[in-house]
Amino acid sequence: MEKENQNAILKIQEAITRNSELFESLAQLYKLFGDASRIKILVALTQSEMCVSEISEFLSITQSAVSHQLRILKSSNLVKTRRDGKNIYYSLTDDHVRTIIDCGMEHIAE
Amino acid sequence: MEKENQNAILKIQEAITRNSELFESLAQLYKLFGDASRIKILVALTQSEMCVSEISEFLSITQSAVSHQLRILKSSNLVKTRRDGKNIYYSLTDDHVRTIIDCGMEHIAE
DNA sequence: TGAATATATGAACAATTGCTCACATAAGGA
DNA sequence: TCCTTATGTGAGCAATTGTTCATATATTCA
Repeated sequence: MEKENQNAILKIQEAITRNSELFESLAQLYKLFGDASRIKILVALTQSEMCVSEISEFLSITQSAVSHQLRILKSSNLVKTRRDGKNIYYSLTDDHVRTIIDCGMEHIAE
Repeated sequence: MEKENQNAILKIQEAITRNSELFESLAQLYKLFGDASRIKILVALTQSEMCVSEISEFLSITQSAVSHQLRILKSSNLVKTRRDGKNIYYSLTDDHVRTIIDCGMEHIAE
């Protein structure tokens, strides 16, 4: 009984070690949601596409900072862009972001 | 039409500003999942309770580092402890962690 | 073409983070 | 009681991060 339990633990450890890279990318994904500015940007984009100036209006950070964050989100494929004249509109690439945010929200709600 | 859209954006911005603290805690929550060591710990605990030495066995970090991470997870109420003799067993406080991890996994799976 | 507006980018910096090392605390067994 | 094993903790440090500032690029309009 005790030995069976030990075996179970060993299997779990092995599975995690074997899939180490998977969990690294999972952590990398969550890191993107782990910043207040970025999460606010993402939440905004769940509601509507927005251009950089619109985003920097309500976050209390500079346009430059917003651009930097958007670049991170874009290179991670969470958002995509569309140019309209001088403006560049950002939107979510798919619905996963919405799902992940909702998921976290449920935890916060307790 | 253009003006209606502007109003919609304004409402979104206001809603986010108004709930700023909520999104700060949401970011704080995701930050916990944004580290490879912590995520591996959490994934392990979705399978079985484990004591510190068992965890530090398969992560390639010291027991001390594991203790530090577990303290963070515990103070954030993601895990709870149970003492059995010299060992302290860690387990998930509830099923939210599992749900959140699954949610991210689905995104990774593409 | 030149000015104005929107966005991107690189350098620099303070703050945060995750780790190790050394040591403290706690429990069990000789 | 003393030794051993398991875990917790604080200091220190290198790496990463999020921001600002200055400047570059791109588009529109006069």
